[in-house]
Amino acid sequence: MTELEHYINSYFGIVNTDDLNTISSFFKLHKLEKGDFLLKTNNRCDKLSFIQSGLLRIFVNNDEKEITQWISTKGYFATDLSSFIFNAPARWNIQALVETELYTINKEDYKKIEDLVPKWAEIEKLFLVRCFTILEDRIFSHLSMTAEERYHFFFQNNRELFNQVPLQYIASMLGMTPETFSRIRKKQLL
Amino acid sequence: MTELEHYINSYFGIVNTDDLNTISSFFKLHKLEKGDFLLKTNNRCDKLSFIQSGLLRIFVNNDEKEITQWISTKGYFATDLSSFIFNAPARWNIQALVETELYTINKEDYKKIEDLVPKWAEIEKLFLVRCFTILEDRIFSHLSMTAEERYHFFFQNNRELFNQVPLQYIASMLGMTPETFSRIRKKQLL
DNA sequence: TGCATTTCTTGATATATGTCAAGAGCAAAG
DNA sequence: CTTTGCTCTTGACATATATCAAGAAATGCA
Repeated sequence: MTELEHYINSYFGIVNTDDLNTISSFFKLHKLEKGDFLLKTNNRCDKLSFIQSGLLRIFVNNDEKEITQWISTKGYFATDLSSFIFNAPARWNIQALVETELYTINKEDYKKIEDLVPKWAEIEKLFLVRCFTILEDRIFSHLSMTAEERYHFFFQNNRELFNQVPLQYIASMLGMTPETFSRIRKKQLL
Repeated sequence: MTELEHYINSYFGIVNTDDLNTISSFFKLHKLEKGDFLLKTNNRCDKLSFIQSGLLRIFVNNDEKEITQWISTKGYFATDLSSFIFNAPARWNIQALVETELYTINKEDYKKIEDLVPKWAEIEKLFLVRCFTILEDRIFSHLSMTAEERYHFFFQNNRELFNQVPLQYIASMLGMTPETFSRIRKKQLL
């Protein structure tokens, strides 16, 4: 079973084996080398990928500065949703931080799933609502927590990441400078 | 045509009149007085409402402090999505800031729409993706903008709100204290 | 109309976080 | 190995924002 099947199965345990096969048969495995881009800003994003292994960074250039919006790990989907669904210009860059294996489906095939798997709309909805909730939590963390608290909270839940990616990216996605990040980090060690 | 029909029609102009009628027939109009709660934390949220007129504040109590997560105006949906979809305990309080008219549908009826309106799944998806994108932008604003910039940006797009609700709530949803909000406001007037 | 309550503003001050600049530590590439 | 870039850390300092406390203004209510 691929990570993809495993993911769908465990999160949305409402899919029978046939449907699972149908869905996953549309996803093609391919590989990104470290540094490769899955997507660049202003292009159209016509595919949706699922991370089998590796790490992707979602970021954007904002007057001279790079803002990291998110780092996606194994088990996450990666796409520019508004571009994928609405055909809008992509808002994000997506780049591999390490060699990364992806299961990818193009938009055309994606549309076919709806017809072949009646439950797909439901799965899709649950998936979107889950994503929505995660974003709500993230906003809440910015309304209610200090940089230090955000660091702490993220560290608790994503320890592994801290020795896999440049820390400046984590700093950025938590909304602080690398220097602040470094100082908070030092404090935690004492 | 109700605000609801107008909304569905203009945003997702893919619905024919019959479907529009079917959908909106499930929504019942009712009224909240100022101060009334549509939802309280930890309850189950088994309905989804659409604001015909008025204002709702989505907030939560966070050690002694209230954090306003969002203020919903005419044309917005209001619900606790994760509670509505996953039957989880509600994460948010939703309270009317002024007398508010709502079109509300309960979960049972909501499920019926899927069967009656084949395009519903698609509408729902587009709606969720739109919401998702708005939240992405909000997160981005916290990663890339100062309090003053967030104020400015929000003011540009929501002028009307500023003389309709206590400013402290807007301050909170923008992630700053009422004092900071007040000082920024003063600066803008000069 | 006037009292009570809530909301907003302001000043003084504290704290958190950002900026800039330099150097240290590491890791990839010759 | 050495060199060359990155990345991370650190210090000094600047700035943004929070906190606390008081009073002013606005609002709702009797």
